[in-house]
Amino acid sequence: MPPAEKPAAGRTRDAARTRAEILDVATAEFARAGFTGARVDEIAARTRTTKRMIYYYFGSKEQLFTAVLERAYAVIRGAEQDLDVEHLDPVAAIRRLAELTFDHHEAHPDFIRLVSIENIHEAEHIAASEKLSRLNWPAIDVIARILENGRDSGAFTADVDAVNLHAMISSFCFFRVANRPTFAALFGRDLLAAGERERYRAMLGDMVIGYLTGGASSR
Amino acid sequence: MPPAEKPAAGRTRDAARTRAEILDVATAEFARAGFTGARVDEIAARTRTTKRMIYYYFGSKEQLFTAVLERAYAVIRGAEQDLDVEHLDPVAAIRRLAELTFDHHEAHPDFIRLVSIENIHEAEHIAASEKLSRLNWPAIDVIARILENGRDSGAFTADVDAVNLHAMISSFCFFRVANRPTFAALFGRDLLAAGERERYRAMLGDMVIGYLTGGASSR
DNA sequence: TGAATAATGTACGAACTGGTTCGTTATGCA
DNA sequence: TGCATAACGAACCAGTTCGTACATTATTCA
Repeated sequence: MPPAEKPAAGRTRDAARTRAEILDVATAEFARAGFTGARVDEIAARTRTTKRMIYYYFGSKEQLFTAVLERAYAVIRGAEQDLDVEHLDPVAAIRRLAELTFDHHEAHPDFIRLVSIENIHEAEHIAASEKLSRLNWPAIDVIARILENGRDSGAFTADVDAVNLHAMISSFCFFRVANRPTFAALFGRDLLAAGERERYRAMLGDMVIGYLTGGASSR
Repeated sequence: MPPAEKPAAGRTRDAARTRAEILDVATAEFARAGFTGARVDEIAARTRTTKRMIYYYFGSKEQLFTAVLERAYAVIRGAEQDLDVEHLDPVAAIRRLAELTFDHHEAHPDFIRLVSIENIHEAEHIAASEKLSRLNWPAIDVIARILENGRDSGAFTADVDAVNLHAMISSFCFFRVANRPTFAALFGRDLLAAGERERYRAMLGDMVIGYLTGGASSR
């Protein structure tokens, strides 16, 4: 997506460009059909290069999928990075953060599909990637600090840690995108309908704030 | 699982038994490897019958998967059926219903995987099944009645309908099972750890009740 | 300029996979 | 008892799929 990586090395013989193009196409193909369903020949065909290059750069279908995952995660980590919500009051900060997650999931359905696929495969590619098995904590750290502020000020009463709150927020956002097809087929409701977007967004925020501030009665 | 379907017709030549056995093995295989990843030969091998029988009874891999889905949904619908929570007060009833969903998802990880897989395939098998595209509303109806009671009594303040509340409850339960591998790989936390089970169960209940009863501030 | 090497394309093959053909055996019923 | 038919099995096939061997062209740097 950036205009040009290098000073445009000729036009043919551009390694970085070929590599990136393969990754783009592979992302779409894996998201479309799953790991086993994806066809290497199909990826090659939609590239302006050949299957040979895929193996030249990535070695195997498996490693290609891992590279796709790595890049996809890198993108979202970038987005999570530049949210400065710590100047807001805790309640507003958490709501803002939830909305950011909401927006991001909605904007990147392919990423959600890749994660679903990776879960089917027991996260073995993530486990095999050094890049991915570390660096995922910045988002968690932000939550942790907001949570601490909120507890100090007395606004938050619930007993959660940052990782579990992250799970709660993600679950709603993830479900909405990942389970859209079956939910629509079973209940006739499109969770991604444009007209209902604000409703779900508010629902998420109310849910999280309700949980954090609620007196959680009757148990 | 029932002792015998028919008066045990001989031992060989038992159509119902063969059919059921194929479905059992197919469920496990599809859940393990996804639709495309599942191997018909592998299913046949783990059965005491042959691949020929799979095509004899089900016609195609696709129809077999549909049959697997149909049976899996039938099982959970059965469980949802016999919950009588309408005599409880609305708050307790919703919490009970959420816990039931929680328990059920946890107890049937294969079902969750099948649904994930079906979502990757855009729910095309559900759409193609007459059985599945109807009958899924009993659970929704129960929620709707509880919701009405709660709103009448003033206990519930949130403006949701039954389908969306169902989505909220499901999202948390579903995520916990479906995303366990990636979540563990990225954050080192096992969402299904036995020791934390009660924590998550309470978290879900508090979340839903907090949402329904909370004054949802700051927006 | 002239290698050394990075990048690329073509054609191919071995293994696998969903699905079928052909034939056999048990079973219920007249 | 005998026959129609449901239930079953072994071998096979055509198409596909990941991956590679071999050949070629551009680029870089001494």
